[in-house]
Amino acid sequence: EDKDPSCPPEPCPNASATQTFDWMKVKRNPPKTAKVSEYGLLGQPNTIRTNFTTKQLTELEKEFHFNKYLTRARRVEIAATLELNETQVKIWFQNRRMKQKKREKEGLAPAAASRSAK
Amino acid sequence: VMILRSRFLDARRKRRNFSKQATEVLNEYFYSHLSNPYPSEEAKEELAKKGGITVSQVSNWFGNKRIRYKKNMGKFQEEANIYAAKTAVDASSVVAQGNQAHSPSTP
DNA sequence: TCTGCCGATCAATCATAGAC
DNA sequence: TGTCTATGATTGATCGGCAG
Repeated sequence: EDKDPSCPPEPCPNASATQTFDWMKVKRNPPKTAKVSEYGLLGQPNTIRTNFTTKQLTELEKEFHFNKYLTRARRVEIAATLELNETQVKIWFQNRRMKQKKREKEGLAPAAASRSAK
Repeated sequence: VMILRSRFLDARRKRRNFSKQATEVLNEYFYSHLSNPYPSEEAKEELAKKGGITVSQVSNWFGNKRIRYKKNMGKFQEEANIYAAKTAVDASSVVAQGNQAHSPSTP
């Protein structure tokens, strides 16, 4: 897995070109979307990005237009209906709200840009 | 197969490469701040203006650049040297300095 | 102390532009 | 004309900080 083209063992003593800063070493923990139920063991949990189906996305989108924020009860309902974790539903709404905000911002920026004379 | 990944062939379709000018500005910042290539919101706006792109595009560019750079540092060495020579200002030792604004352009 | 949200970012992937 | 690489955008999920 590890591929260190530069200097594998020790820190590069002679940084001829560029050094390796901390941000280059940042590693994210794998998703814990584990769904204990299936794949008993061996089956690596969901160490990968979940791909929501079109149906799930359609339902989530519908719910979002109805309510930007979910109540605990509603979240449980949706999660059960769409066969997703409560966390996944929670995160989806969170990301969706950010997306909404970003779009509104982008949509107004152009108009404001042309408005500011220089 | 399938999975109807076609996703309505949503956005990200007709992609436009950035202008030489934009890429130049972005790379200059990236390599002159290689120790911490995380521009502040203000810096992003500045870069966006200079490159003629949006702030979101600046964010996307840095996100992609950082990931791809660390994924294969060797592949960017040459590019790094080019921009390193092109700029002098570096902050390999500086720590979060509230650099006084250059008072960009007059609003 | 614990949970949800925000803002920023990561990391994998999509789809296209460009090189060959 | 088809294949491989470079690159901008999208997005499920993580990280740190803040509020209740």
